[in-house]
Amino acid sequence: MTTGDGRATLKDVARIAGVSRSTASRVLNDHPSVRPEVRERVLAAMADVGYVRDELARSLRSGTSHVIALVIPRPPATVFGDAYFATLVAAVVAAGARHHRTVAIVLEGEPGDRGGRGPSDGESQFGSFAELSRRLSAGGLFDGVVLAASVDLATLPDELAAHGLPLVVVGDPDRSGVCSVDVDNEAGGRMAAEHLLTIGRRRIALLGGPVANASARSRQAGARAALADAGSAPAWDAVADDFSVRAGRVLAESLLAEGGVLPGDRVTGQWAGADGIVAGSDAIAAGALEALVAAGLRVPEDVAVVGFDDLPPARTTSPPLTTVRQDIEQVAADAVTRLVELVEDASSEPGSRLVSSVELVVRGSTVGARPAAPAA
Amino acid sequence: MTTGDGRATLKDVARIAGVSRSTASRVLNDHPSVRPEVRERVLAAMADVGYVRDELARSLRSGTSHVIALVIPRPPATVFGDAYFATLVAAVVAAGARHHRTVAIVLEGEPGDRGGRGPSDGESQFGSFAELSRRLSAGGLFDGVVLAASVDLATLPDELAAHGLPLVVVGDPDRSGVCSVDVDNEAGGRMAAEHLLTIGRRRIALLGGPVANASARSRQAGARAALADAGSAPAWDAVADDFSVRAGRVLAESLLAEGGVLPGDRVTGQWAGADGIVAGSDAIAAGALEALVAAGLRVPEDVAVVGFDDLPPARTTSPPLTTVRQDIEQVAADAVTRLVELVEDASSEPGSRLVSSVELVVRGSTVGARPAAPAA
DNA sequence: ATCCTGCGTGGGATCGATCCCAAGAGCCCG
DNA sequence: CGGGCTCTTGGGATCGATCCCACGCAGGAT
Repeated sequence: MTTGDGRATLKDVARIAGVSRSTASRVLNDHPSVRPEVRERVLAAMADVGYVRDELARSLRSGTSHVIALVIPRPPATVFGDAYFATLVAAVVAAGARHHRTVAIVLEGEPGDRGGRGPSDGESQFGSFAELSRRLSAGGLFDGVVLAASVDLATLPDELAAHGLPLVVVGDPDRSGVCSVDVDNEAGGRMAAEHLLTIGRRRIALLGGPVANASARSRQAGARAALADAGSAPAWDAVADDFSVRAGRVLAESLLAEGGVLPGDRVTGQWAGADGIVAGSDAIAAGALEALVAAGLRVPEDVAVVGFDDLPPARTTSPPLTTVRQDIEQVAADAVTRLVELVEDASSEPGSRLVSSVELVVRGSTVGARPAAPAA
Repeated sequence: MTTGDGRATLKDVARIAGVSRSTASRVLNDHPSVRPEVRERVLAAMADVGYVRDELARSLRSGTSHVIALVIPRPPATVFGDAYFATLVAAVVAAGARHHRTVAIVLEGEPGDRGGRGPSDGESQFGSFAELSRRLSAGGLFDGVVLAASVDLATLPDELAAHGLPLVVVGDPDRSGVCSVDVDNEAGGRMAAEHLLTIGRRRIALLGGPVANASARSRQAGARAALADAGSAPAWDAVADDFSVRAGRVLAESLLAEGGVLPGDRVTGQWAGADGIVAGSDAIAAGALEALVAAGLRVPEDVAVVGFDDLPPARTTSPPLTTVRQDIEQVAADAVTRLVELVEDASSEPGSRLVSSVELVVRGSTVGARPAAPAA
């Protein structure tokens, strides 16, 4: 148990057990052709010196590091503001652990990221996708990459693919030749709109997520399609700058400002702008809620609001949000499982798309009388 | 720029540039003793083949991987519920990037991930920690560890230290022999209590964070000390099960239930229980706010509330929270900087403690008339 | 002129494990 | 009784970079 000085190597184990390094290695890797008696001896020696394999050496020789990178191309300071990414990170790390993979996080967004701290360190060009993909693929450290689509991924997936690095994209399914995993955003958008139709809303506004985000586009397309199927069309159709609460509030304020010119008359005291809102995310919905309340409108009586994600913020709004629930942990698990398949089985088809389903969660922002005062 | 088939190695570069691998390596590592002319030739060859150093091979030989582990010993599912940890993760990753370090996340709370949802007993967690520390230290993959103290770290720091792995603990400064980085929680607790005293509150309740958390204990100790210095004592003194909103609400409900027996009479319509609350975190404060509002009390008129952290949730409560701001990004930067020092300079003293200061941020939960209706 | 110093460079050894090949033991079967 | 086979085992080569040592050459001092 007392290690001499450095860590024990396989050579030490072999010497103590009286076998060769090859045999010790075979025991370590559960190779079948080792006599049980010898195996026991080697295992005892390993336990004796507290041997743990040097992962670096194994990786170098075998070409697989068991480390995967979770890449979120955003400025670090904006990642934790978003419950979606926080959840995704935790879920990918957990899924990686289940597959005995270490997950390294790479947050790299705009070129300006590293500026402003200390002296400039040479000519390295962070921030460029080309440089990033080179670093990710060439270092040899990463077996593969889970890439979270935040905004526009531009050529990043293609560059990574060109480097031959196994890749699974989360949230941007419209790319050919790369594996992707996502929820069925379009179906979710449909559900949201159909729910509003079902509860009798007819003047439905779409407050979509940023147009640079593929998921946001799909959600909005689904909502439009549902309205079209019902022979209707959005009463208002716009997109936010990002998925934030603030962006949602700003967008809803625009809606309210322009809502006065929609059929109906604000000055009569009878609100007759939009009576339903499909938001591109829970955060956008929360922002819309703020704007509606500030304008003196009642939710859901005057306007019913549907969000998307069902992340914790959805439950803390007042009223709590009806929303389209996506199972981020499932998505993360799928992504890691798929990536491990790609890494371990080179013949695995590299263009697959996994889509998991979403479900509508109905809460107070669309149905139910709102109590005038909190219950005792 | 066209790579033959595999990646180009340093040997290839050397051959193309007409030098030895040693010289090519020297150029790669900015060793001064290379003639400028030769250096140029090698750099040209590198650019030509698109050479990127194999980090695994470098790590194996040089003994340093430039990968650090951020260990948060919690079940993954609970990490993203906590804005503190989400922020910490992003900040550590960003700080690591500035030091050219890759950050791997290790979330491990309960032994084995086997889905046992219930709270695990100390003994199994103990065993899990031993295994965890072995994996962290022995693999050779990690140069060092940043360990975030969530609850009881038990022997984990000591085990890691025993393995000789450089370690910086965030948020548990009371350990000898290990480096730690934290904010001055005690001073923060003092500030919170003193602020309440300053605005005239005299019946102050302490709703502390979980007793297993060192930071929570320090905050509460600071608040008690401030009251003692003023010749006073807490009107109520309790701790929550965790840092969550729910725990804060539950605890505040207990306070309200017991508050009736404090000097003062609830039935007269005049609230005379606690008139100030020092909460162990913003989340606890937010929960308390919910309970107070539900009980029909006004904040800050009846009860003033101070939180701790100044994370985003603090600004979205109603009224917004007065709170003790801690600079998590600074803490993360300090932790990574210190860890890099430990890794690079073995003579660096291993027991240092860095404490950064906190500041009181005054918002509506302690001062200011609360507008009856939102301003235009 | 010779020795010493210092710079620039090349080659071998090394980090620790895995992969490949071959050799010895034991067995079956002709 | 020997050939061919499988089962185990050992040693060498290898992954790709870095570290250590030694060598050739120039310049200054004695």
